[in-house]
Amino acid sequence: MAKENDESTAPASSGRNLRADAERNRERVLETAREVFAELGLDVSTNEIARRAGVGVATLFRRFPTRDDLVAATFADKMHAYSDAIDEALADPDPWNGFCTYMERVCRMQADDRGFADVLTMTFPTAKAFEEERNRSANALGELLDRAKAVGKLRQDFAHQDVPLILMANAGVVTATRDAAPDAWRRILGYLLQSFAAEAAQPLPDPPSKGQVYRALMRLSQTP
Amino acid sequence: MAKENDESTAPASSGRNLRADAERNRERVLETAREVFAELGLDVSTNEIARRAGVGVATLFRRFPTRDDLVAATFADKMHAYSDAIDEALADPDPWNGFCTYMERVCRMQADDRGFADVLTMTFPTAKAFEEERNRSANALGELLDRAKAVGKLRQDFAHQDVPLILMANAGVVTATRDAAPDAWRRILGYLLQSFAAEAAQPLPDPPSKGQVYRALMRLSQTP
DNA sequence: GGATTAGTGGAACAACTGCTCCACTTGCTT
DNA sequence: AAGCAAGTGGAGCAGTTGTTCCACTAATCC
Repeated sequence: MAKENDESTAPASSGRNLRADAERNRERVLETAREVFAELGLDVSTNEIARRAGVGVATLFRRFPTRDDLVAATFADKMHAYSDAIDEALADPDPWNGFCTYMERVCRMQADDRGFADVLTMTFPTAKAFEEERNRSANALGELLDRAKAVGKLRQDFAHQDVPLILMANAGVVTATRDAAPDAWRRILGYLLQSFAAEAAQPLPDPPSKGQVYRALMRLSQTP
Repeated sequence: MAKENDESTAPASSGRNLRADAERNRERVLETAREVFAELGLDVSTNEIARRAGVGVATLFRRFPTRDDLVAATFADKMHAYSDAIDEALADPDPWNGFCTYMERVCRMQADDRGFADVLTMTFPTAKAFEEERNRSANALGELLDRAKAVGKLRQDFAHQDVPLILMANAGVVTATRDAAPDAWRRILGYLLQSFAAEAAQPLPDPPSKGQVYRALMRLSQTP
């Protein structure tokens, strides 16, 4: 059997074979970060994470030269799960059902992980690290929406760009209510989904352009 | 004519007659805070505000002993405008139209003032200062909703508690898109309003309880 | 016009952040 | 068993933040 640190098949991450204890520490930091970010959100200090992981700050920073690197590494898995969700939705024979399930699933991911909600729609330019991932699922999403429209369930004027908007709305609800009313997001999502049904369709304001949404996601043009 | 600093009719604020220059400075700080918070959001430093107002930090802190006091004083006016909005909505002969106009107006207030969006639904316990105000408008809102339901326009299962939820959703959209797509919130609000129409009504998840929403607004039970 | 006192600016503080330095320890190779 | 690079922890840096201290200034009252 192959050595675990086989260079070409290294488990994502930093790549080059680390010393055993170093790899252990790296993993410890990542796991701690996952827990802490999920519970307390992205604004936990780096020192705090190192402390909780039982390693020195230097160790953390050697492995993740920048705070953003740590964040990116921490959420890489969830980011993949996020992308996979759209593939599964696409596999549903009923595209409308696939769409609804997808939205609910993604919103739940935001609700369940405070840090992930931030990474996905809000805050920092950490976002850049996941750009490619995002593009891939954007295409799949387009496909799903087209199909749902084709079967006459999703309203025709639903725009691709509406999806990130929903996620942003959900993020707002979720960050405000997580502690006191952890299921509140379901209610708002419920309303929204009903308004996406073709039969409910009434005229709407125009959606933002794709470029606008992209810039919003990347938090560009923020006052410097 | 009465002196401007007549004790009993002092213009809200600190009350006791300040020295003329002190009052001038106080006003200068408030005006600066209004501008800066509106443009840059609530996380501008106190020092920065003092600098921009052309006063020393001590002057600012003498007048507003705590950062939260400054925030509360800064948004007192807008908070009143927010309450007035519901009264106007109530005056509309068509309660459904009043409701829609109200929601749009309040959401726009959030969109137009970065700081106000935070004060209203998100962040800090500054909220406490406006508790009473909030209760007053909550009652008026209840009245409006009842009327809109009575004329058969608003769906029966619409809950009082849904309104803050909408504001939170709007806050999420608005904080993410303000710079890149400043009108995006209209789109989401458009969807939501359509789903509130009685004819669109489909079963929904339960709303959070009033207590839950209250706690969410006050940001209680946050992990200490 | 002069005393009194409210009011002032800005240096400094303590607590925090992301991050770096460096004297030491420890896993791996031979 | 020994040597050495890879790896370590934690003090400390430079940058924030909200807030306080205090020697000075000037509006108000007589």
